[in-house]
Amino acid sequence: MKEKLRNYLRINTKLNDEQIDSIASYFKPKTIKKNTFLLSEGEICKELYFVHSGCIRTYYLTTQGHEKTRYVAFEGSIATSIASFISQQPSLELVDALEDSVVYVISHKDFHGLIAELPAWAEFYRMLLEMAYLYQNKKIENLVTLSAKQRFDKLMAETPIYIQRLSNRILASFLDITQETLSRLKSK
Amino acid sequence: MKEKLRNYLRINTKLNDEQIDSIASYFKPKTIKKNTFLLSEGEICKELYFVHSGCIRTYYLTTQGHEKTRYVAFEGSIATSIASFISQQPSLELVDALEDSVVYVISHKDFHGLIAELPAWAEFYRMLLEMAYLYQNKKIENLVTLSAKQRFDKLMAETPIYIQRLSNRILASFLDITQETLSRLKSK
DNA sequence: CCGAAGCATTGATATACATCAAAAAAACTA
DNA sequence: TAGTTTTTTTGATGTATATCAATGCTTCGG
Repeated sequence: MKEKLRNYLRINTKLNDEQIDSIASYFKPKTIKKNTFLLSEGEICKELYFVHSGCIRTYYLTTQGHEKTRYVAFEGSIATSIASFISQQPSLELVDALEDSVVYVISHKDFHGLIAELPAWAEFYRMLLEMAYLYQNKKIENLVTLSAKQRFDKLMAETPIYIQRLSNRILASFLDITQETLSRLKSK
Repeated sequence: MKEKLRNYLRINTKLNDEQIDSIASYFKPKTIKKNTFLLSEGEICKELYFVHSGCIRTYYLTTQGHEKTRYVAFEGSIATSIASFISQQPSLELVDALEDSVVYVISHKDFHGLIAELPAWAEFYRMLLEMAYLYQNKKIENLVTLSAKQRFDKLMAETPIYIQRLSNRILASFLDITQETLSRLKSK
């Protein structure tokens, strides 16, 4: 059952098999139904998730109540409100499930305990931060240098899974446009 | 002369005085004139800077040739194209001096050598990545949830130094609006 | 399998902000 | 210090995208 998680760790860390088994034991399975929350606005993020199946997203709410999706994690990747997980301050990001999902949860406490204990885990965290930074950087780059149409086309070319698997409503909020605009964009 | 750098390390790391001296010796002084480049588009970023005096910025160029400022580092802070420094891929970001400046330079090679050698330096790098992530995250948050006026007002309230010290042209590109819009915003 | 709720599409209109243009002010520089 | 370049301001106009509204289409719980 935890084979997918173990495999992820095997590929993305320098941990040996014994260490991987030990770390995997800190991750506890959790089932979440579609449209339910892993983190609400204002909560402090105390957990990090490995998505075993389904789909978890992280998003903001504008003052007008519009959703702005920052990140979507499909099976085999990591999800959380990284900002709040880092700062341990109340989160402006919400985390919810877009499909019925199974995740493996590690607590903030265990996560940081492992950093102090295992250099290879500290190195993994560093790599995670680097990847997260690169992702955010690209997101800003796209927002400030491309038009709505260009952002859509680029997503289509580079990671079509988002377009295939997300509803128009979510996809639009991910591209920072409205449903209506996306609908018009698609029919061109 | 390197006292400002040493002090920065004293405050932001867990290094002892001896380690700080040793690390400071890897940083070499460099003088850059206003409007000259530390990194051009397409170059791989091989250096990280501590700004001793003056002002260094990081920005993108859109396909139409417009500048979009991502970050401005005043004296006492760190500057570089973090993305390219991490990935060692050609940079889409340019780095230049907005004022005559003095920086202390550490090479990518030395920087990573120190990570392997000194756990406290690895920890500092982790902290740097965390801060950089939080900064980028807030930038996205502001871009997608606030209007031009709201972004300006927020900057004014939180970090007025940008408004005091940057020209309207740079400030506008930092807020992701045009000079003209900024000028109108200010007179309200 | 039905009905309600959410989702997608299309059209008409509104708006925040960009673009273009020109003059005034400020900042370099020879 | 004059002269050139760069920056700022102001006005007129343009445009990408949002908003509002109506209709048809899915989906899913009962």
